[in-house]
Amino acid sequence: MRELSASLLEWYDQHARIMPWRTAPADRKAGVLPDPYAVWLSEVMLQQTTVAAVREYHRKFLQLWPTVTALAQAEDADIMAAWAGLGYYARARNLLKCARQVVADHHGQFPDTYEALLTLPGIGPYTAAAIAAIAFDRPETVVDGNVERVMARLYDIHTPLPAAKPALTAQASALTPDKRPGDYAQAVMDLGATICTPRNPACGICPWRDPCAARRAGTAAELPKKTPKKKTPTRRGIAYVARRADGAWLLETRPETGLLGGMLGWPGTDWGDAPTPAPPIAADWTMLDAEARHTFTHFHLRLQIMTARVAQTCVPARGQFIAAGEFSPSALPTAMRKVYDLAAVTLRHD
DNA sequence: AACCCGTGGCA
DNA sequence: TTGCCAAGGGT
Repeated sequence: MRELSASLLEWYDQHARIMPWRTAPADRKAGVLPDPYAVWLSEVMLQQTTVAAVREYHRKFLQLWPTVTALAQAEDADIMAAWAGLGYYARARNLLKCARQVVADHHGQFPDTYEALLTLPGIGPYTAAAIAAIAFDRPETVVDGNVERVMARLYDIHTPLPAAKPALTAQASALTPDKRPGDYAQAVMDLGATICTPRNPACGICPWRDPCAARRAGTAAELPKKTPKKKTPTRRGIAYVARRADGAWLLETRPETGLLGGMLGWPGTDWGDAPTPAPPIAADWTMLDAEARHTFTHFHLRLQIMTARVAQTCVPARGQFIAAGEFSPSALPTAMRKVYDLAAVTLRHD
């Protein structure tokens, strides 16, 4: 066990990827640990999200809100707008809750134990272990998709996920060293991200190629096994884009919970098999030829788009008008942004 | 436990 | 086009 973690740490010393929220192995050895706030922010953003997608958002958030105290004082709408496009918007809502709880209950300092971190909103088993290990060098075991894949291959475990999760977690835990646990956590994930990849694993240059049971058995590329998923259905809906004579747009803030919760969007119908028209304001609506297509985690969406120019005095049944100068399309989640891109062409305002 | 929750890149 | 995949959490 000790030799396995030691050999991986040696590999990591040479191959650690550079990320803004990460402290290099050499600096960590000198006792330098990263800012827990920056680590927390990165780990929440990285939940089910690629490093490439996270970089720019992390930079922007640190610039706008340099500390957890600053973030806790932000307006909800500003956080949601800054998060727009990154997806899984419950993360942004929980981000704010968590920041405010850290300020209220922990004097603005992140707790430094797995158990205490786990009590915070948006911090589950993975993220609590990651922050404890990476920001505080505690010997906690991170188990993400990378670690599951690496363990399944290292021990040639054929039980399909998610049933295999406890066994994979147990193996990962047994390998976690007391020394440099933060580097080790990042090392296993880097190994999974760069060498022990889902497709075409680079077993030939893997630091664990000799002890790897799946490589010996020739099964590496087919692991981990996963239980098959249902295929995604298609739902349809109608989105209404109204523009007032002064250029203002009719938008609404979606309910706090559920799909795109708390985000800005166009008023519209429910999304289902056959939507019933539900215009948010009386107007002469025009149907666009093009429809907006978007795929969410568990369904495809096809949105028919209705546009209208409305009089200055019109009072909407739903939503509220937002002045042209105060509306930024970048504050929209992607599905709504696609609607905007198609509708805006026909609703220019001079 | 099973389901819900975004997005973009890739083969 | 389709399905898979990415440093998961909440309910």
